[in-house]
Amino acid sequence: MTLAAVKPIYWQVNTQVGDQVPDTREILMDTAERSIRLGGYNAVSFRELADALGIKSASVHYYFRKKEDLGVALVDRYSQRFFAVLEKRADGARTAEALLDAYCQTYRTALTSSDAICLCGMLGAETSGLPDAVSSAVRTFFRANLEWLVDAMPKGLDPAAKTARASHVLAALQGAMMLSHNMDDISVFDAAAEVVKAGL
Amino acid sequence: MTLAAVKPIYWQVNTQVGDQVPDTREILMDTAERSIRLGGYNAVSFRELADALGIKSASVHYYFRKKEDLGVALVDRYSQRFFAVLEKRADGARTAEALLDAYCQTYRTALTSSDAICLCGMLGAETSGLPDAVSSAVRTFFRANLEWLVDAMPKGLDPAAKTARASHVLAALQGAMMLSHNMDDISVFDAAAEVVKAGL
DNA sequence: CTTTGCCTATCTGGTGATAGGTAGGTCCTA
DNA sequence: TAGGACCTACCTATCACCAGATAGGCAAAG
Repeated sequence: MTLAAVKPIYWQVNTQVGDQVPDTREILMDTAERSIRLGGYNAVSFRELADALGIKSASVHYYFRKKEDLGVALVDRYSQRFFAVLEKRADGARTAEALLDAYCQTYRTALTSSDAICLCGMLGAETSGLPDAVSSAVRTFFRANLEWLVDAMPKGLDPAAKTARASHVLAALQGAMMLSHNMDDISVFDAAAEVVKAGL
Repeated sequence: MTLAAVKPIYWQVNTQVGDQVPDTREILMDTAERSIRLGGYNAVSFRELADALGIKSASVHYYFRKKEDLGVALVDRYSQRFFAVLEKRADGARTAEALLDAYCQTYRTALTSSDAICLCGMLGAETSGLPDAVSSAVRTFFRANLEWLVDAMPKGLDPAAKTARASHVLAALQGAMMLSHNMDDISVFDAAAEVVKAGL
């Protein structure tokens, strides 16, 4: 019946740290994230996802009832992981310079470790063509980025300057990922990041 | 026969200024450009394009034999227009500040006049999922941007600094378009652009 | 005895692409 | 000035897939 369909499956996000289960759901998400980060939202299909795992597309629908649900789950997981890595890297950083450096490094790692741009950078570009739930999850990620950056700004600055600089940093790094990915040249990212950091 | 297929149709790009013919091909390109800039490469289909013009999808294939051809034509036209506008706007600008301002303004207009991000920003993000011809056309556009920016840098800077700053400016503006489009807030773009300009 | 994690089978509709046709126009030659 | 050759700008019809999604089943585990 529809009762089974209504009840959300797997709705508890695995926040537990000691979690070792690389279950089907997780592998599906890994595969989907990679595809989206390389080719965009429409580059993932339930069919291909299923093929990659050796299961059937209907089984993917078991884990994510609609594609939209997959998209939102992906952004949420990405955001969680991003800030977890960022906090670890920024841990102990006391100066604004050190915090900004940690931030840039986090983005750089995201770019180099998977040879693909930021999940939210990709989805952000595609905003108008996405289900609302997905694009607003992306917006939430960006807002969190801006808040983090504002807090990381030098104490002396007035709020307006902090906000402006935060927008600039995020924009520059997102753009740098895209650029350096398209041009297949990491030095483009590094150059942009250096200028960003030099700007205090 | 295949003879007719081999002969390229409409291969002369209309570079003439006094050209008033808003022919089918041009309208097709306008429609396709808008769709791509909003939803990405996969957001345009020959079917929808045809419907928008009241013709059949097969007729779209008459103008663009493959989708890839349409993509390349779009990027070429976009690049031509972008630099035409940029040159006009930068005409008479003598200082590096004025040139950079003209550059930022050109991007801002691209964003606001169509309420969509840069065609090449979108396609650049999707690079890995595009036909090679399309992504390399995009790369050419970016390279031309960087060259223009390097030339626009203050005379005093050494070449390496010019290159780095050029990458930064392009990255920041591209990222700012994406960000401000996703967050539906033009002030994000303006803030980023201000910081870019303030950085000399 | 229910839940979990998959399966088969199927539906509806969209995709790029091709083959082949046609009405109307231009242009060259006799 | 008439005929034929060729071009333009579409058309119809069809192909071979691929998309997301759903219904219903079934074996194993709790």
